[in-house]
Amino acid sequence: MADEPTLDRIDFAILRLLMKDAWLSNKQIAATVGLAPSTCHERIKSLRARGVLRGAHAEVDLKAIGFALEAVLFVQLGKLETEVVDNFVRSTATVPEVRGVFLVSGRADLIVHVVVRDMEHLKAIISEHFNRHAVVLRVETSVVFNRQQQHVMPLP
Amino acid sequence: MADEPTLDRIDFAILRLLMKDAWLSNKQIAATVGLAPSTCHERIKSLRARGVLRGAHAEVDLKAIGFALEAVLFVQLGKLETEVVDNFVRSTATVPEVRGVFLVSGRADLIVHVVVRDMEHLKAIISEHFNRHAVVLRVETSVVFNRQQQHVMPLP
DNA sequence: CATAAATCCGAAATCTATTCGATTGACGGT
DNA sequence: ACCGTCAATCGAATAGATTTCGGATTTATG
Repeated sequence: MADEPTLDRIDFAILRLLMKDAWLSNKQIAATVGLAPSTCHERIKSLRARGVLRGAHAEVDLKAIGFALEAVLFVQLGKLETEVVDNFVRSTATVPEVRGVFLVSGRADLIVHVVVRDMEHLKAIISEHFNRHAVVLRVETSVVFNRQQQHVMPLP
Repeated sequence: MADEPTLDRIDFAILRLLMKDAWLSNKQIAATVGLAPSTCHERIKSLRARGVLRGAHAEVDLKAIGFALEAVLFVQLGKLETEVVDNFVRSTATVPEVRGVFLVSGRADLIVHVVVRDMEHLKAIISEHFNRHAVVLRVETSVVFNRQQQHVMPLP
């Protein structure tokens, strides 16, 4: 099921460029990696078909659309039955204010990154979503002072 | 400094579409939101100029490029002098394997999401980057079993 | 209600994506 | 060493998109 696509130096170069800026034109990418536009286009199509390139997403200034507060929630779950946990994770991921859900080992079972308008909004989400499900034993909240996200390929 | 751009219903629709798929053509977006391509183009240009639209990034299957393990690091820092902390946060964000850095309130001071090849690689990063700086008091590591990220607008 | 400003449209011009046949080069089998 | 096969590459042609801009329409303002 998990293919092992063979990626060469040029594929990596293409992926690196698109991770930095998904709005680069095929022509620009081709010029940078040293291929003809048609060949580069075939490469990108192939990367998409093989599932290596999964899509692209615009980065939006959340403050500009009224979401000024971010928080990280550490959720401790009860009885860890796969069925129940998976359902709750899926349900959590569909909450619009949730940016990411991490199922992890360690002190917390779930780490949830949320973006909200204000403290009231945060309180509402915690009490209306998390404290409503029986699987949730406890929620610890951390306010995010500062965040930096990397959109580069993890290769030195 | 922080502008308060006035965004109408159509601007939100455009942003919502581009957050889901940054590869949508201007023509497609225009048709969906009910504008002429030229008008829609002007809107998008304006959103970019005002800093609401910050860019776009391709989503790459990290396993396909050899990064099979993800972890979340909870970093506790010592003496919280702005200067020293900021430098360390910046330095952490430039580590290629780091996907995101959150400066937070609560038990941990820093939450760091990393992607690595394997356990050895993880150990190397922790000992070579985190345990090398004097500001770091302690690092707690959580392995990520499962992750889901939302690329939708946080509006119901 | 009149004026100004912003928004919108449609057509033209420019540039790009996309397809396709032909060429090259690598590889394995004989 | 020879030949056949396959995959990758290119360049040119077509189809399609982006981008610009003058003028029309709508919206805000006094």
